[in-house]
Amino acid sequence: MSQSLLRALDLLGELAAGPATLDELASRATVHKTTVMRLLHDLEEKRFVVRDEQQRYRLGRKLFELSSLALEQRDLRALARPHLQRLNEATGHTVHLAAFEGPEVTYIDKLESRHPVRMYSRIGLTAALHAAAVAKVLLADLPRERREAIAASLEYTQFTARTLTDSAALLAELEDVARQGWALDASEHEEFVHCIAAPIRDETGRVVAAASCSVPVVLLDRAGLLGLLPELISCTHAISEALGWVRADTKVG
Amino acid sequence: MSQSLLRALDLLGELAAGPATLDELASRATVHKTTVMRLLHDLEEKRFVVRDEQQRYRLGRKLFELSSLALEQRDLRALARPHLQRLNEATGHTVHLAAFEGPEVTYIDKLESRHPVRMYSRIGLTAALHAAAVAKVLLADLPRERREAIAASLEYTQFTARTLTDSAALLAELEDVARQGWALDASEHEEFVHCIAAPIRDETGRVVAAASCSVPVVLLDRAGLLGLLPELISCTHAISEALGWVRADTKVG
DNA sequence: ACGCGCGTTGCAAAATATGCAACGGAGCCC
DNA sequence: GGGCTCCGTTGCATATTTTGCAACGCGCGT
Repeated sequence: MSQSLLRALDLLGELAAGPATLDELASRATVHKTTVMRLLHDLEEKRFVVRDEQQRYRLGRKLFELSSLALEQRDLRALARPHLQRLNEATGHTVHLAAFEGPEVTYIDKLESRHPVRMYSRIGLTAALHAAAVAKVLLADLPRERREAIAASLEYTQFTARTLTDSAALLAELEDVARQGWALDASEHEEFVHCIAAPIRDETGRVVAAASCSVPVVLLDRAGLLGLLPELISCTHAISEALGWVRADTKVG
Repeated sequence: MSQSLLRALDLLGELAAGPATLDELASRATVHKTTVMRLLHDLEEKRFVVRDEQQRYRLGRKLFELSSLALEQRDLRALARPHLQRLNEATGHTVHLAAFEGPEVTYIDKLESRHPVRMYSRIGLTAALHAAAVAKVLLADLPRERREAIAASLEYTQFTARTLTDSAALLAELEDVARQGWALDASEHEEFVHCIAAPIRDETGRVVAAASCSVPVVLLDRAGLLGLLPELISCTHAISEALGWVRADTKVG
């Protein structure tokens, strides 16, 4: 375990909130100002941070470089992008792509709404496993024991009055998701936003990602949201087919 | 100086080329496999890397998160974006935004061409100071001594037969750029791409960024490239005015 | 001109990072 | 089914670095 590495990465996290001077960063750090200074110099040398003319540090260009390469390495993202763009254009609403990365469900693409709306999600953030529609879609496809283990280990943060608050409720909903082939976030994560998601499968039929449409409740009611399902399913089927998935009802033999 | 931090950041650089196993990364490292393993574990803990099901490490979601925040913190980028989008739509060609970050000129935005073209530039990469049009625009506005010092310190890598090869040639061209208010990359960086750039000024009149149109030479000859200048200048003036710049010929007094 | 604040430096001491040999598990081949 | 190989991992002793401190230098403001 490298303590100075972890400290440096935490400094990057601090700079995520905005540019800061050495003194400001040191005042929030658990180590001496001299230590902070040396870590920043190393991060600067490798272009992870840059110092501006007012001696403020900010996140540096190496992050953009690595980030865009990292996104490009996610073949699924590139393959899905044109389909998601079509969905975004057809519906006018925010479209997300998310997948498991390690133990977490991470947003790996996002197309903004034509309407002036803002919501929590951002590429690189995780989706709340007990609230986000994309996460429910991914969980629903896991083997029962794994699903149950994950459900048992979650912390059921209550984002809104509608957030699921325990394991049993989540598992019951995942049964519904598995049966109906789509999931809802009924304002469970953000009070005024609801969301519908559907699975993206690979050639084995396994769910490898989920795509969703998210809409402020003032723009579309529940019936309107469900009305997006045909276009969403069409989109996720197209992506799945591009990955080699064959629908059961079109199999020959 | 933190050696382990630098080693870890180098590992991130290695993963920029694509996912790799511990053994693969260790074989390219200068430290023991055990050390590489520990660094990767720390990077994984902070979500800078993620391990997939085949035990391959890849760049992790924290990079996307930090990158998008870093880009958002560049107010100039957000302010310029709508203007650059209009230029991109009007011309159909690749549009770049670049600015000094520390001692380097870095691309901070890019809008892709409507044509199926690909070029070197990417957000987060640096522009070659002696070849890229955006870099010439930024250099041309520096005080003479600083310009000369930078010109003297450059390594005049010869990318193409047309690349400027010494300090005197660069300084002479920067005089032209300062006088005419725009710069060309006449296939000096990439053989089959040329580019025209113009300055973006702040309220003091100082050049704080440059915007450019880049075009493959097969799509547009030199006259055609120069024909983009009115739209480009209109765009950079609009951005400059948004930053508080006032054109000399519209001053009241 | 002086005082203050911030970034930086050199050095001793505190603390960690490193490499090594061996282990465990998984996968493959016979 | 057993053995072998390969890869990721572990514990520990040693090598090496990291850290904090006091003081310094510079720039800015009064």
